[in-house]
Amino acid sequence: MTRKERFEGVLEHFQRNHPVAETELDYQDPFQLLVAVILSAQCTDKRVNLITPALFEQFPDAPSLAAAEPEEVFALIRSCSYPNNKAKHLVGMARMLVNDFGNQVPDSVEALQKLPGVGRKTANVIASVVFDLPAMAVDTHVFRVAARLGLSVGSKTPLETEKQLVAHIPQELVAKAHHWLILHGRYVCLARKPQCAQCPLTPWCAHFQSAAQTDQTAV
DNA sequence: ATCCCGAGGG
DNA sequence: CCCTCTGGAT
Repeated sequence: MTRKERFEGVLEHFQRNHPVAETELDYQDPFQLLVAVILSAQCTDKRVNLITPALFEQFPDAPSLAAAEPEEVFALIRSCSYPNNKAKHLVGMARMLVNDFGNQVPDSVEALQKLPGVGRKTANVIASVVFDLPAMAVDTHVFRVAARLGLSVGSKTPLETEKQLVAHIPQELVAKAHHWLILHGRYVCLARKPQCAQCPLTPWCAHFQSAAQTDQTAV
């Protein structure tokens, strides 16, 4: 099976069975999504959604967060990973939004990455979800799932996987494909124990097919 | 023990 | 390239 056929099979399956695919983070505007995505690093969406209501009640927008001290934010995000770093990033991000971007979330990956705490992955998420750009954010799930399925080949970095995926996915499907791969990684293609018995993508999966040749259980 | 929608710095 | 930051869940 060619890589092109893997892409077509996987994308067709998702389009038919999961026409709607969205982030599971709770937010009400671009600023809040930016905050939520920064908090989601090495932390589950569920835990982020648990703490953002209190955070957004106290700091609902960039100006209020810009006026805060990192220590105040730290107390509210304590249960997420890296609270010290994230508290500094969030306040710094809000201050740069207010001071340098006219309190508007920038609309390009390049500008977004200038914000403290915003790397390529977070910038791609905002570009895709908020501005509807064909940006593929490669997080731990996308990186792993793409490699297992055989959608990426020989990629050692998220950036390389991103390039390969964008090169093979129709522009209008890139944003959806991002969420499809995330959700598939979160609930089916688990990092430690992929649930191949429950997986609808095995007809196009490189990992499943190579495993089936050497091991009848094909886990 | 290993993983969760990473980023920044050396 | 590597390392560190760091808490919660399984």
